[in-house]
Amino acid sequence: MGKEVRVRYAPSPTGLPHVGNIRTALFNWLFARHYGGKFIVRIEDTDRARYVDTATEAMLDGLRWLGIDWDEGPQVGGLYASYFQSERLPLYQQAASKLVSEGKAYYCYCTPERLDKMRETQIAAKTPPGYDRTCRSLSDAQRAALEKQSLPCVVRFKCPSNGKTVFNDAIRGQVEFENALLDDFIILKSDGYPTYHLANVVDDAAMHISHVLRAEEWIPSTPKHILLYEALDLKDHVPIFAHMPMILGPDKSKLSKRHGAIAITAYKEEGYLPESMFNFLALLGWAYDDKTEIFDCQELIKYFDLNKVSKTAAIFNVDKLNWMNGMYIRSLEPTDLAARMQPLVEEHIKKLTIQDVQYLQDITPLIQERIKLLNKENVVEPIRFFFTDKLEYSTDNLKASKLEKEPTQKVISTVKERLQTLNEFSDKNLEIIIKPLLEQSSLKPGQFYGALRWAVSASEVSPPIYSTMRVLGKERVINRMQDALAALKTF
RNA sequence: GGCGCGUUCGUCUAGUGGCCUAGGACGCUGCCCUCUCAAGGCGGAGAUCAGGGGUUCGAAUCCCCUACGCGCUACCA
Repeated sequence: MGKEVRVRYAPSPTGLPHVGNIRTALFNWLFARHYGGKFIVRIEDTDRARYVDTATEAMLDGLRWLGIDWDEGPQVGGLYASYFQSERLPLYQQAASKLVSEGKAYYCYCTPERLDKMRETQIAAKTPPGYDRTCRSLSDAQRAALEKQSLPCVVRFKCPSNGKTVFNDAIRGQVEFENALLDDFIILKSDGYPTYHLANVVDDAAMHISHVLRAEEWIPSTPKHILLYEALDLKDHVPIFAHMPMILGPDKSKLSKRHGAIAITAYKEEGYLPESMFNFLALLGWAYDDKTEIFDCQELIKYFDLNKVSKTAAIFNVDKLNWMNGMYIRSLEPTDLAARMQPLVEEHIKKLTIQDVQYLQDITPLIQERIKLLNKENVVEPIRFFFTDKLEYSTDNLKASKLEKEPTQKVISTVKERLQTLNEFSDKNLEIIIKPLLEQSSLKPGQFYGALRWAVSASEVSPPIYSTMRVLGKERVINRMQDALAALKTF
């Protein structure tokens, strides 16, 4: 690689950042970090009609959440500021004027209404839709007359009517387009803002972008961009293009809002770990070998390679993401996990004291391997009983033991009696005390432990019973057994 | 319609001419472990490598055609 690697992520702030966009950002970032280059964020806010005020911040939040940092861009600035296209308008306008004065572009006065109508007729006649180039061949007199009326106008690029534009895609190899098939596309809109094509080329050149890694949907506009570089005498700045596969919805169409939860922020809220999201996204369209699935960030940087990016669009497989998230949760240090759970617990149960925090740390290993997502359902509900003083005992949550009232009573009271004499509640001690009682009881283990589980948690499921009792502690366990016995009498 | 890109288990993928009677992962499923729920361990089903022609001693891998999917075809990006 000759020159410095400089890549950019150039989102348009028109909505929430979805996983496809973020995956593009991720590949760019990985590529930059792999080669020790620069990762730049540039906000392409040239569409004032679709502009969404909060989108930029949401985008940056998404990147930060995943640990993707940028060397130049919003908030950090850089040598080529501004990194908001709306603040670089003069640059694009100059470029457009230059092209017009050199006869490589022209003003077009056609109204949107006429253009729409034209397109309709073209489609009806089954001819390729495209601008009919009316204004390209205006005489000087006609042009002067139009100008005098101060009509709104756009600038269109004069596409060559012959020859081919060829480029070598780093992922797909050589791609060719017939120039004659290209439209005289708009480069400057009537509101003075550039279109993507112009702004992109002007900025990529100005910012010395070396590689353009973007989604596959941009392949058809790449020849336009190359033609623009040439027309602007920026041939030396033409970057290496690499078009990455798209991420599809389950119906195999381009990912969009109608596919539901696709915004990166939604995954954050649903309780996915940024580490697993990062890992998962990296594997969507890229693979290192034939077996490795779990990679940390450093490994990803080390191994990332454009040659291994696939050409095929990928469907976002939530099942696999869920599995991976579980893998990451299980691999967390319990104290780390507890810290990540704490906000959820405080939101749904109560504000935690210092002692509670310690208690939570003790509880965490018991449910760690059962958590799929960091959300209320997965972390709060399963441990709620640890924090509840008065449990709600009912015949409903007693069903699992499949025991009648009498034997349940007997199990709880005998165990309670023995437990009162035990001072140190360790898993081992509890087993030594309780197991013989099971053997004497002639009950099935499921029934026996089910009764105890109910007494201690008022629930049909809980972590293993000895550990649960150990963490609850003697006082709580005895009290709960008393409460359970009292409740039983009323059934 | 035109142009472009793509096509290996349901899904994500490995595979760059012989190691492929196609490997891994998710999901599904059987068994084991087990006090519930998980987690874990060991198995299984699941891809005639889109189809058809070539090239070659030999093709998932190279070439051609066809089909299908997707994308682009906006004063959106």
